[in-house]
Amino acid sequence: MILPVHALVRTRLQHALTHTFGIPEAEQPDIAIETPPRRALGDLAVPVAFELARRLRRAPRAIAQELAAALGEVPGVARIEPAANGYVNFYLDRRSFVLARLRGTVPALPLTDTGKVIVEHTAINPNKAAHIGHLRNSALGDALVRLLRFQGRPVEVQNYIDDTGVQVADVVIGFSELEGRDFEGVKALADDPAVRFDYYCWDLYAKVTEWYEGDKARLQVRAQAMHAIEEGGNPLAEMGAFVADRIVRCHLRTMARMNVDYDLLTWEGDILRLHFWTRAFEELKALGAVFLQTEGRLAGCWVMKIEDDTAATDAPAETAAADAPASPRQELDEEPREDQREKVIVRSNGTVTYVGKDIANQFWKFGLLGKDFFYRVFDERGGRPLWATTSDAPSGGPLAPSFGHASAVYNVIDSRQAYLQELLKQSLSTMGFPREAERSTHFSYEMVALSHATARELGYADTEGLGKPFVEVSGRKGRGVKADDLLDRLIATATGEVMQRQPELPAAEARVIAEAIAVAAVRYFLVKFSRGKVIAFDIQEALSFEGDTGPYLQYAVVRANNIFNKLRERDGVDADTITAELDTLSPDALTEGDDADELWGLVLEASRLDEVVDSAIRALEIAHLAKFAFTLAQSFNTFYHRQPIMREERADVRLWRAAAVAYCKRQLTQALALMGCEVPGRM
RNA sequence: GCGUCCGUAGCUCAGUUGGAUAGAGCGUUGGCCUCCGAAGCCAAAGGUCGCAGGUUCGAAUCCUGCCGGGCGCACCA
Repeated sequence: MILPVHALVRTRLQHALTHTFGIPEAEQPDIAIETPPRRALGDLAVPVAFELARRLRRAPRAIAQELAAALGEVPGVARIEPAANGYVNFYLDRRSFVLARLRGTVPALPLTDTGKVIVEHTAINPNKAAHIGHLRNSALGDALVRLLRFQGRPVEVQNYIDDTGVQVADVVIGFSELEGRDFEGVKALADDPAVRFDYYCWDLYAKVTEWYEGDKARLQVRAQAMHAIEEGGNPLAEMGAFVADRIVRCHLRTMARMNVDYDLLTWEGDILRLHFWTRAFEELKALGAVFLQTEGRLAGCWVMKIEDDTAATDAPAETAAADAPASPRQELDEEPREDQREKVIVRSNGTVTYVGKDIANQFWKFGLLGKDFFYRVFDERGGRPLWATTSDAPSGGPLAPSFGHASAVYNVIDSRQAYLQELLKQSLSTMGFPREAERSTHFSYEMVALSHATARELGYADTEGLGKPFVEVSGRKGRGVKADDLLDRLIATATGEVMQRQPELPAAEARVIAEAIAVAAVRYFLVKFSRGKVIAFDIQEALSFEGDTGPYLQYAVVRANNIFNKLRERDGVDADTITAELDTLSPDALTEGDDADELWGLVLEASRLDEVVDSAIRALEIAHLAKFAFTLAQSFNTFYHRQPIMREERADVRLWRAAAVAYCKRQLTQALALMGCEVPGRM
């Protein structure tokens, strides 16, 4: 945990800037605290002298020197040195730093915001099996949840279930029109243990798509089905509800394999039945944000005007080159834009689009709707209830906790829906809630596609996209890698690897270990790329357990744990007894020589977990955490090879090394846990 | 066309809200298992950071314009 040290150093610097340099705090630049590129340059580096150079009209070097002198003694800092180029470098007191971290006596920084955060992720249409694209959403969303909780923030995880959309309707049509099944027929199929219901629907959904293409008039059937489902109280609606329920249960099982969990399932049908939309609609109408279009192609629809606030009306004149000629663009573009865009909220047939329902839902999340759901227990895992919304008042049963009323909301959805998410924010601010609009965050990420090699392997290569850099996943066309198939393959591969290394292990145990390895492999793979990058999913690459992979990280921790197993066996000591002994030892092994520098470097690096979590949340980049964990595992492996513990005869050196490893493995285990990965006992 | 994201080593990607000598994985080549587990470690080769201007003490990073590509711009979600 390094942030408390940052906070102290920053405070002292601000103090010095105020009192020695006479700069009031409000006018001070932000003080960045960096990690120097080489250990010899110190443990923390501050480039603030560069910022001040122009303002003070002095060389950065001179400022750095005066600043370093003005700081005086700082608790926990051994020395402060102004570098020749203008950096101020801090060297920490290694011994006290290590001891405090091992003993957990570092006081946590106070939370600046304690309000509840709602994170909505997964939100898979409940009409088919989950695929690799959905997995990216869940891996990112679940990691965000874990990071926020790590910081001590209360988090509510919601999974939105779109049970009244076209996709469920399509599968219902597949069952009723293409297969001639009634409710009982579908139920019999779903209850058949030989049938994987979500896989069955995957194929059926693709067939329905083809069926529509065969005759566009069949789209009429879809419109009718959607209407029936939204209305309720008819056989199609019953079938739809059944399909959604069963598929959601499949998704929950798949996600449970991935260590992904939720607090609440929000069912779209409840938003309709409880008239959430009606309430939101009334307000939007009253404010004129939504109006009935009477002419043009959207006649008969209730529409919302789309604010084009991204238009380049405010020219960045200040930043443009001073000698650049004045742009005549302003004058030329004076014509009124006739392409003013409008988004349909209520269709001419009276049904509500996704946007409308989502607006109501977003208002509810912030506690702004003045209505609430009823709640029911949908399922149990480990004795804890998983709650779902419902439209009927419950009769008895456990009392539901308070849902909603968030102070901040993160919606984890891929970047293709950026435009819809922008509408959500827009409607919040039009309705007079700019603060909530501000705290409505679209956690956007790019889609997962298939590499050409993988598409070919799955038999999709000849379909399309040969000229493109990747092959797009399409649930509608039944093209993609199913999440459970991927996990099964990873487990099979991992089982082979485990049995090869641990031949005496019972198959059941090998299987449990293989599952942990498989989960780490997928989850790490899905978060290690920054979110703005399209992942061209390659199955061979994902199946690898070497190099920059989840299993590599697990392996590092397993090795570290092995050292402690052996120390316990041979010397009868564990991390706690070692920690207790450190007081009496000379700190030379920590301070003198290259080995000491390396050992210290490992501890310092491991301590940066809180800093990395902070950065990951601010940038919404789980990849920062992944990179940190990988680099730390690399450093550990290097240390492991260069500085043995069991074979080390000098007791003080041995114990300091063991202490460093204890801290490193604790931090690495934590980092893995934040990505939803567990570490097996051996592998 | 408008909006948005991406372009860094053969391939896949990092690059800490402008900072110290551009890094890693895979692949290639060559080493290391009587030595805490080789899912590992060490070393070598590999770069006009898409192009051109600009801002700055300093630019892969910020600005402008191009080039190439992805995605979005439905009475789907």
